[in-house]
Amino acid sequence: MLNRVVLIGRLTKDPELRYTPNGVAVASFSLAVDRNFKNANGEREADFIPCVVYRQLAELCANYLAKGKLAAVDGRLQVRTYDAQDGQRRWVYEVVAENVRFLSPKDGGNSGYGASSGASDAGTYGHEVSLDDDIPF
Amino acid sequence: MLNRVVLIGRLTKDPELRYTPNGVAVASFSLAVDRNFKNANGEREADFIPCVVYRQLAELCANYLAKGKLAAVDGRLQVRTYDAQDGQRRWVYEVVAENVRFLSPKDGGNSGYGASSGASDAGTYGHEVSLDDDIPF
Amino acid sequence: MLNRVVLIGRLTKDPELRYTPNGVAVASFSLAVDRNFKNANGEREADFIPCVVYRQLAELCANYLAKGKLAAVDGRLQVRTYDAQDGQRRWVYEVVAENVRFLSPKDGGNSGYGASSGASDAGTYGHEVSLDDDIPF
Amino acid sequence: MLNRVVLIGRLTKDPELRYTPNGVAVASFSLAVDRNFKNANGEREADFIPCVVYRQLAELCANYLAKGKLAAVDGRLQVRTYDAQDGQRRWVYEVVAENVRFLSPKDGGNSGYGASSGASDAGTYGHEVSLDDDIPF
DNA sequence: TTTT
DNA sequence: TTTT
Repeated sequence: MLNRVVLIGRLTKDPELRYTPNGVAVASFSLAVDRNFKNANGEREADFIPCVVYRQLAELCANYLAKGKLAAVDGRLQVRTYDAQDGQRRWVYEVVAENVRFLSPKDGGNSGYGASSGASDAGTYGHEVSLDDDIPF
Repeated sequence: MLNRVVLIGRLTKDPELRYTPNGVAVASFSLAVDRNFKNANGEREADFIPCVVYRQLAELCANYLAKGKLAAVDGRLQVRTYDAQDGQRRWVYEVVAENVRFLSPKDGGNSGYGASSGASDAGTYGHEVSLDDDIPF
Repeated sequence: MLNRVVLIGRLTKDPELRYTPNGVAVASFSLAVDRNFKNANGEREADFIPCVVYRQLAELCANYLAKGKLAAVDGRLQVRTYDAQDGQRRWVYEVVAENVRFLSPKDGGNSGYGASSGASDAGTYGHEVSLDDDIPF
Repeated sequence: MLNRVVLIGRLTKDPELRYTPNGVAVASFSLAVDRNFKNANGEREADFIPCVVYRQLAELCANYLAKGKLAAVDGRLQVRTYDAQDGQRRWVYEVVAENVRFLSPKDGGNSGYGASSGASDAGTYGHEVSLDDDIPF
């Protein structure tokens, strides 16, 4: 009926890009989403949530996202079923992203040398990367 | 960082109510959430999503919800980990509900005999059942 | 960047259906969304939130929704600006619905005579009314 | 019944911090949320959405947020009414934030001199700033 | 191991 | 200018 998920977290690894037999791009990645509360030991844990993206947005994610980058995902929670090698039925839960926002600076500073940031590059993170929707009416 | 889920669906079974060793009420149920699109065979499938509720809201759910009832859940997606009997690590995904709305008429008509509904009982569904929040400021 | 709104409430009036000069259907209605908390007088107030829907979904809303019906809206919050007759600039806030779920029984029982409900008509509310999305990949 | 809003955008000005007569902190700011689509002129417009935050989170916002900073807000859409000086009734729409995430680097680079960023300061943006929730059960 |  |  209604199924809406919004997450903000960091990629635990670089995204993986594959293609279906029909040539549809599929990117998958896992987001570490810090919890709002601490556990009994006073530590803040995270939920690790698998995400999947299709088509052009998949290719954008493969280009713009990488391990450690911050991203927002807006989508739906989907459950797939499969029969494991031990004969048991298992379930795969994943968020099918309809929109993804790239919240880390583009250069990421991972290069280590001279990546600088400042007011002037305000536009290099938080930039628009989802596909344009159709004109709304 | 941010983790928000909103679902509307039907209970696949009556909710189960348990208590933690400290006496905290815990209700769990699975929601069948119809997908917005049809599969290759033209059928509309559903995602079956486990939900869990704590404390007083758990007891309200145990009282008001039942198999087949329509409910809305507002919460967060949480992942728990455990080591299965076969030595494998498994993950449990569930939506921790912070608010639940009961969207089916109270009497449900499931009794089968004479439960009638009409304008007069419009107030018996869609009623407020979540706990009052604190005064907002 | 990201703009997501989910509401459940009741229509304060029948929806209004208009058409743009290009023939695009536009339905508008206001949702009374009860608050989760009570005011200083112990009363539960509601927020009255204008919603607008376009195209085929507009026509479905005009057919299925009516004053007092319960509905869920999933969309985005949009702000329009206009210059009032007094020379002041004003703002219009409205939720542009991308999906709408009809949560009241179809017959509504408002006819008063003979509208009965029971297990057999469980399917007459909570039914799917949004447009099918494209096949997801 | 259910009222949930999630936004990501940039502050149009520094937040304003006030206190109610009872000493409750109230921060308000406006978020520019870029739309996903372009207008008829090929330009991407934004929705300017007023937000309000209470209590300790208000003080955190006043400390961490500033004009141009990127933030995520999770809350509800609220409507207040007032009678204007011209005798007309007006409505104020605002998002009451329950959680706010600060998505810009702490130093922001606004100082202009030498604020550098890189992998090493990955933790200086996207950090947790909302209040800890209660222990979840 | 599922709802309608 | 409002729903139940």
